[in-house]
Amino acid sequence: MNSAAAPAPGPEPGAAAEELPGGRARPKTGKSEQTRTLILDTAMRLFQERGYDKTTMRAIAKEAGVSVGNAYYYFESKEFLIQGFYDLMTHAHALDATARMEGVRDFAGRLQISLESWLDCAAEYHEFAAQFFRTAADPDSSLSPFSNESHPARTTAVALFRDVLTGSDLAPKLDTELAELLPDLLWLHLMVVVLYWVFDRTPDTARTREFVRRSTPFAARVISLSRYRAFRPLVRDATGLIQEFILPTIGKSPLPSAEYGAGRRRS
Amino acid sequence: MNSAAAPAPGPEPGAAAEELPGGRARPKTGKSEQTRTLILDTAMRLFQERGYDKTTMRAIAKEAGVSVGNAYYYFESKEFLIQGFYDLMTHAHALDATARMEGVRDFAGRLQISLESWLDCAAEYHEFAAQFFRTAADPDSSLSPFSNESHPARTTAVALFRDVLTGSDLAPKLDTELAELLPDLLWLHLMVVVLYWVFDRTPDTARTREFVRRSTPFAARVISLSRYRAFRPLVRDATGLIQEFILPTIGKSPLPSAEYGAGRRRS
DNA sequence: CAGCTCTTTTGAACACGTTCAAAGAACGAA
DNA sequence: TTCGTTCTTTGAACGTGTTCAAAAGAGCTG
Repeated sequence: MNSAAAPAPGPEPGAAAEELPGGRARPKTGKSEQTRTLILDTAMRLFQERGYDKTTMRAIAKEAGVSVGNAYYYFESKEFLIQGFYDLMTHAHALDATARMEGVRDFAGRLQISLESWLDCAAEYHEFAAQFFRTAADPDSSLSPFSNESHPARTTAVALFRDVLTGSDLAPKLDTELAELLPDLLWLHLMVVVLYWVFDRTPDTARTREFVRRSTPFAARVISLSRYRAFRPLVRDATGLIQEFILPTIGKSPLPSAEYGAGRRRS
Repeated sequence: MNSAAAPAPGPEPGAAAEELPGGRARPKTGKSEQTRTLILDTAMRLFQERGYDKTTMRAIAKEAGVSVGNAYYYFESKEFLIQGFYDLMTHAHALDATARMEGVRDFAGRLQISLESWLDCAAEYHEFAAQFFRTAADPDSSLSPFSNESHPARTTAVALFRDVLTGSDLAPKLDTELAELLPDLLWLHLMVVVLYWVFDRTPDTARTREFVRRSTPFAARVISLSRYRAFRPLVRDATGLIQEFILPTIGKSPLPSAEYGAGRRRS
């Protein structure tokens, strides 16, 4: 949280290491990256097996066959071990959803598939994710889904929802302004579903699945109706609100403000 | 989080002590309640002065002139010290907002006043609340705003928003179903504002205030328009979604489900 | 090989939230 | 008073996430 600008021992060793979009990162030493991966994989496995809180850093280190200090050499804190998981799942989700949407052109259908895909990808981590969520809710944490720093994961997710839209029969009917907004809004829809999911204690998160089945046609309807005359002024107001207050907050267009500048806080 | 069913030393000493709706709790010993209050007040003061994380239980105990163990005798954990704060602020907000709405009959105006009142009441706790928020996001925590256990605070808040509505010129124009839903929805509106506020780093949370100024007329407009023919089917769908999926989640009408029963998890 | 620099690894030590057996206080009954 | 019971208080001790000075490698130049 604090001490973000701590004097890193090595020159930013692993955590921020480029995982080039191409796929393979340059191996540099190879050994280093190997240790980092070993620690991360071990941590993920233990998180899944025992839950986040019950997995101690000592246990991770022991299981991975390294020292505690070494884990901290590669990961700034226990929280940072989650970031890897987050990125991983976002990628898996994007791939899975894209594959499952293949051939479906109905917008509501595509949206529903992509959300259900997320639920399936995340299913095995439900217990663990609930605890992770608490961490993500910290505004000071770089894990926050709204944090502007890092998180290419959000970009990946938004790109998926752009595909949900552009691959649908609804896309050509919308005006460009709304079409520009929608991917981010659909991502917000996912965030709401995630919130619902985190609190959902029904077996197999059945209730969240029901919620998805019901809310996607509704969303599709709202978007579809927004084209009609009667709704224009309302839509105009809504888009204004979103563009000015929501998107800047989630790291879109850093907002032309001069007045709300730089509010650097904390020492 | 775990060990919720720990063998309490005393018979549920302070944390869950009846604060009878009447007002004054029965003093029993008097001394006990006094110690409890002392610890709570000290904690609140230190939280406000140094922030939640930087205030240690040892510091609270020392400052209050008791032992660490004693603090744990009255409060199950550090988190539980916050509950008192939460309840307190909710009450203060309800009183302040009600007073400030006096004489105003315009719905958007009343809504705006009540939200701005919250921002004012919470202002001095902004830093502290951000950290508190992380805790509240834990579904397993009783501090979660959605938790069904305890939290008369939510009831108080919803009652305030019911007053926002019924005291306005809009109230008589709405059908009863919608009027029944609205207090909870307006409370959700507050939750969104709180979310925005927690992440807001502008000086004096100016951006959140702007957000409130813009979003309240919009909300009023949406509600107002919902009466017209063209919007009926949409409104019907929306209310259905809300009644079935949102309200039950926030502790309203425990949901007639048999199928999603009881999902007791964790040991 | 020696010497140097940079990266990687170690594990003891620190501060924290929390627990618990034991001690003390309060108070009524005998 | 003296005992017995219950409520209250204590502080050492445990397990945790995290830090840090120091050691060990790794790769280089001479």
